[in-house]
Amino acid sequence: MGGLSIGQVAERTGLSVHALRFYEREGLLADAVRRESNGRRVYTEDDVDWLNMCIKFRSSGMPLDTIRKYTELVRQGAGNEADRLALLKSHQDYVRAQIEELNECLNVITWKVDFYQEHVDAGTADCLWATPSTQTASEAS
Amino acid sequence: MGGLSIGQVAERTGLSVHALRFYEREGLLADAVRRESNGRRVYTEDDVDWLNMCIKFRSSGMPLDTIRKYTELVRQGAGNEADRLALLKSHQDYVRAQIEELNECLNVITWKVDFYQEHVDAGTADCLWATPSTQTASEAS
DNA sequence: CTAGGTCCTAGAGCGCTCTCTAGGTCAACT
DNA sequence: AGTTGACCTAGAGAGCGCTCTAGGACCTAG
Repeated sequence: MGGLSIGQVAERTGLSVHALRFYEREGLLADAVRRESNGRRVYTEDDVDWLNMCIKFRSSGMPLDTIRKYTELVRQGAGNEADRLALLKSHQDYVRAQIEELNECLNVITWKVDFYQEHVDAGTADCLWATPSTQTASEAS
Repeated sequence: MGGLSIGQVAERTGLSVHALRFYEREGLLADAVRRESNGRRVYTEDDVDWLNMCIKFRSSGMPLDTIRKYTELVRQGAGNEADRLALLKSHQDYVRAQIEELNECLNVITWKVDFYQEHVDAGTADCLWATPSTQTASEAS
């Protein structure tokens, strides 16, 4: 393993090469990416690991800004572990809240799905309700 | 209960008056909002219920476009229940997938939180690791 | 009569996260 | 020599979901 090209990293992480360059510009990479003599980026496996963590952060709704802050803390080196912990904990809370909220939404949606499922199963699939007003009333509830 | 003003609806739903007008323009309301003689909107409790559902849809990641499609189906009246069901089911799947993804993220984050917690608890909070390289290695994993 | 508050429309602007373009370098194949 | 394909930079553009502004109407209390 003698370093990866941007294309290879894109393939492994699922990020586009554009996104990889963008993330770098935005300061989301813990280590400066090395370059070949011709200016091309050379990534290490550590870079890929770091990116995969960024992806987890992102897909759990952490803004790039916060990822950047975390990255800066790590770049500063030892001594700020409490700060990193605080940042991570706060995000942990946020993710938990998101999950809770999604579960509530899921309940509502499931209730509606079941409602429609029953009626679609029962009838032969159309004209189940007589009047538009009945319709709206059951919809809105 | 003789109808609600946009301000009252904003208060109850948590949406801004701007957002309420925006949603209406975007065709997210099942019934056309009535107007007073002077042109001001008059909402019913049903409108509020509908909006609350839209909010559930939105906060579980349904795009406005899809909410609009659903709204159109409901506006068309009885006969397309299977379509509505399909739309709702597909969103249900999406929400479940989101929850699953968030749980995965939460695991990773919790792992990191625990890692830092231990070390912050153990040391007196700084200089826990000797070298920046050790640092980065444990970070990247 | 005036000031304050709520409402109206139409449309511009914003924050975020990419995504894509233009214009170019470089190395390898045919 | 020419073509292909991966890469480079800087910066414009796009999609989404609001949010806000401008300019104005109307109502009520002081």
